[in-house]
Amino acid sequence: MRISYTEGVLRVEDICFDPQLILIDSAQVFHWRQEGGLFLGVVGGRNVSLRKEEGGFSLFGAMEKDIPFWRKYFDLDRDYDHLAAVCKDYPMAKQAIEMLPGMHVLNQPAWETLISFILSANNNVLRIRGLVAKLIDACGEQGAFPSPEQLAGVPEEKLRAIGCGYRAPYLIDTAKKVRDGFPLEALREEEYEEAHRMLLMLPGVGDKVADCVQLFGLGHSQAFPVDVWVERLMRKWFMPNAGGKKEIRRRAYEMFGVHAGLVQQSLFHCARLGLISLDDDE
DNA sequence: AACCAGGGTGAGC
DNA sequence: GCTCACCATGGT
Repeated sequence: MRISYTEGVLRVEDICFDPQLILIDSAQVFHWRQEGGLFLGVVGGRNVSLRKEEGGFSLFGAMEKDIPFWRKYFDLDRDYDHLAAVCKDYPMAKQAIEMLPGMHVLNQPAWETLISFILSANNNVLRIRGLVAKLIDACGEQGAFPSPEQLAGVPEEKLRAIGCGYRAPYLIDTAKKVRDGFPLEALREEEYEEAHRMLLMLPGVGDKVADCVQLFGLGHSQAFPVDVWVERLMRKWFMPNAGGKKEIRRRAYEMFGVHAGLVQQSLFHCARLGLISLDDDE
């Protein structure tokens, strides 16, 4: 991997990185949009556009001082080739990894991840993307996520009007807790179990949402979110008589260790797209 | 017209 | 600790 920077353009070369898969299709982030072959995003207030190149990508509108930020955000320094070896004892997992070259797990701002995945509860990817767009449009500034202060001051009716439904009070109450000092960013330095326990104190955050925030927003690569797709897949391939989601989560960590979450992202995507059958009658 | 979607909450046990 | 009904919304 090589990084260079000239006049607002960050170029990343010699890397296996699939923007369509990572930013749009794999449902780990919901605010990137496509326009004329470009991917447009506002990340932590940084407005950029990304273009896929042969063997890498270019990021336009990036500031030089943000090079370390983008390096971390796109997870450029991780060796994703090593991930298949983590799965060597589980051929189906290894296969899922190898079916999706160019997958990365982003390191997003925790606040944006938290709000996005509170909205994701009992919802589908298309509608989550629409809700996030409307939330940014109605409550944020200049295409950026509304801050905790801003969101805490939004009337519940306004959020219901854009389609948030029963999640509206969750968003507002969580925003108030973060505004009033909940140490969200500090959880980045906390251990997985303790951070998980802390996140559960926020309204609208249960085990699954907490794991998503930890994996996508706090750099906790061991977090293994168990949604309906991952549950089906784990039962079908690895643990047909598992009890509940809690057991699946625990045993996934025993299987894949500290990189469990990275494996999960490829498992999830393969299952959701039907790249490997999950049917019972075989 | 039921069923589904990157589930969470509160009540009852 | 566990299960269960209920929760908005839009698509199939």
